[in-house]
Amino acid sequence: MAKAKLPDGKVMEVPDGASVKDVAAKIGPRLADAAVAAKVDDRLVDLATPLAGEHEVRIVTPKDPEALEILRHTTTHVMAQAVRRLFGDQVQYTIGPALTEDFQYGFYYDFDFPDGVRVTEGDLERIEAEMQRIVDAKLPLARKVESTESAKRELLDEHHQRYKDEMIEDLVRGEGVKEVSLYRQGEFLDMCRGPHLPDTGKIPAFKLLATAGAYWRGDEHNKQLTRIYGTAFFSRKELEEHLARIEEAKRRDHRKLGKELEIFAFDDEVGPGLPLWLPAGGVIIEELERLAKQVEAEAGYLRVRTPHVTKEDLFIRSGHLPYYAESMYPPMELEGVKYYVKPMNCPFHHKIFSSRTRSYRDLPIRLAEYGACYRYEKSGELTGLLRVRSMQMNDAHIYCAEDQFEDEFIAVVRMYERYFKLFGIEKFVMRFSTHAKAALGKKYVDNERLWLKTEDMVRRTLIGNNVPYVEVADEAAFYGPKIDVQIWSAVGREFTLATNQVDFAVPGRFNLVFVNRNNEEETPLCIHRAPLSTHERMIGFLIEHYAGNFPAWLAPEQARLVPITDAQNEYAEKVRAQLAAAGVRASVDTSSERMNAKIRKAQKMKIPYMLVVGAKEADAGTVSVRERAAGDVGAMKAGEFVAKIADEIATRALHSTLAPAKVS
RNA sequence: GCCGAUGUAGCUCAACGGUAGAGCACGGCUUUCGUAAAGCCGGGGUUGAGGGUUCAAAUCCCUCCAUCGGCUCCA
Repeated sequence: MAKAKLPDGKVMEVPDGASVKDVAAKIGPRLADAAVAAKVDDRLVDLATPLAGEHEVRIVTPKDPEALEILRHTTTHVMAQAVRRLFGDQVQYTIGPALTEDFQYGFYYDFDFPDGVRVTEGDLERIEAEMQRIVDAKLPLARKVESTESAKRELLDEHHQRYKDEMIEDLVRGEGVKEVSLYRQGEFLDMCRGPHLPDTGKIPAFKLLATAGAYWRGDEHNKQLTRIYGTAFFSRKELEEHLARIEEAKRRDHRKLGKELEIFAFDDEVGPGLPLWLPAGGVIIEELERLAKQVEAEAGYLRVRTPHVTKEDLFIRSGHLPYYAESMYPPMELEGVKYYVKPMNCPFHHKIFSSRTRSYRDLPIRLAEYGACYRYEKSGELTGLLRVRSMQMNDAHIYCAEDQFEDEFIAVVRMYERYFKLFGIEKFVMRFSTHAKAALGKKYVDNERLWLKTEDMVRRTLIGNNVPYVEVADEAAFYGPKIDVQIWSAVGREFTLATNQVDFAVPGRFNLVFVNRNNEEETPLCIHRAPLSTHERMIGFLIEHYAGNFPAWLAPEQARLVPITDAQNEYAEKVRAQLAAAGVRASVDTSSERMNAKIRKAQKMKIPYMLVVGAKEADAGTVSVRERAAGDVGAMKAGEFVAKIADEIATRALHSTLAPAKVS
């Protein structure tokens, strides 16, 4: 007899060789029906897995967090089977993982189609239809374990799968694997770790979403495959909610809203990735800069300004040219000297540091600049404001001694948190990027001892201060480890905005020194930080995050006066002047439209407050306040409104203080 | 840069081998009106650019440019 120890502590006896599905059935038929897979001693397995001896057994149902990945993984197999049925057995399938973190996609499979066969979005519908037939057929998925040799033979003989051959070879070479598992459903066979759903009929709701090119193994030197993206859920309702979320994100797309709200524009004759900031965008930029300057002044930063172009020599010294040249605009030559447009501000700030001798008493020195930089991003990488070629960074460099590092670093993290609170960003994670040994001297400066030391310092600081973080290898900057801050917008889409880098290499290249207590020269550390990212990416994010409904302090126009007839134009103008005197951005709509049309126009521009003034208001010296989300909130003395909105702006309130909070 | 899709008036779209059209926006006139669109008239397009096929091209083909979805890369 085998023993299954259940999560409630009970021990169930089943005959040797009975499957975990039998255990589920013995607990109850409803559970057996809902079961997706099982966890045996903390290992995820198929329901058909036989039991022997004593094990902890937990049945995985759609409610469990592991279930979704299994569902989606099985759906990729169904998709590959459908694709093979429709496009012939010469179709090569490569890898097809489930995605559970992505905003949009739930899985993909990369295919290599025979020459001349082209699969596009137009084909998705018939692939879905074939998938549905496979689901309806309720084909059982059967697992078998085979030696790598016979698995290779089977996949090649029956299915002509050359990529699988390469993958198995790699497993043998890399991990010394001797056996692999294969899954079969109907005529379809694939190599896969599993586990999978017991049969294809257990896929309640799925949809294919997009096709795309993707390099084999993610390497741009390899062949480009055709990727098909889709998603799957345990209920039709969840799928529909997911699709609605995607639609909502589209409605909030910063490119669409940025055009409608006249925040920025691109022009073919100016060039790709080079945004023009329209007056409304100019206002948002001004407000962000005002915020940053205020916060940085409080935190002891000093503002500096540096040129946009510089001689080649500076970037040779900084090390940008060997490591970063392909992201830089090519040089221009003047009087025999090469000049580059700057992709980063740091070398200039280093020069400011070294413009005089520095004592340990001067440290830390924090140099800040909203520096305009230019990077030559590859054409296919440009997207609206989120990826541009000209950008203005909320940049600063903190020069400090090693024993000041932790305090300085944490002060920067606290600054992030302060901003996140202000913008209503609720979820964030620090993504800590470290070097990879193999790429020392290529992607990274070649000094392993300093890499390890610095990384350790950062890690200890993050842990010691309870900062949530994840660690990723091989994504550091060339001069030191990097912390990117991932945040999530109100619709749940992930953005990487702010960045923070610890530079142990370049200060040395610039011979930056300070005189320490013992009258010795010492090289400072440099922390690069950009909590508000670039104007471009930050504003792109904020547009989506707020769906264009900026809080009053950021709104390009904060109040719109709506006279009911021409007779009130003069009174409206008086109120506008009062608002302007209090620093409020407001205008009067003197067009010959009716009030309804004026309101509609102001609503569409997402102006926080509309002030309707008719004969009644003009006589009483009041304004009828309409808040963009709450609607009519009643009349008040003009002076009272001015005071209230001025306060809302001064405190940078996230929500209207004049109307009940509403869900956007 | 690579794979795929798309490109018609300022914006959103129609015309799908036979003289380029609508709504909004814009200009003029009329209307003076109580919380999301008053009415009439008018101006506006070498159909992304260049080449080709055809009696005839927005429409079919080629090259380039730009945009979108991804890959690679990244603030």
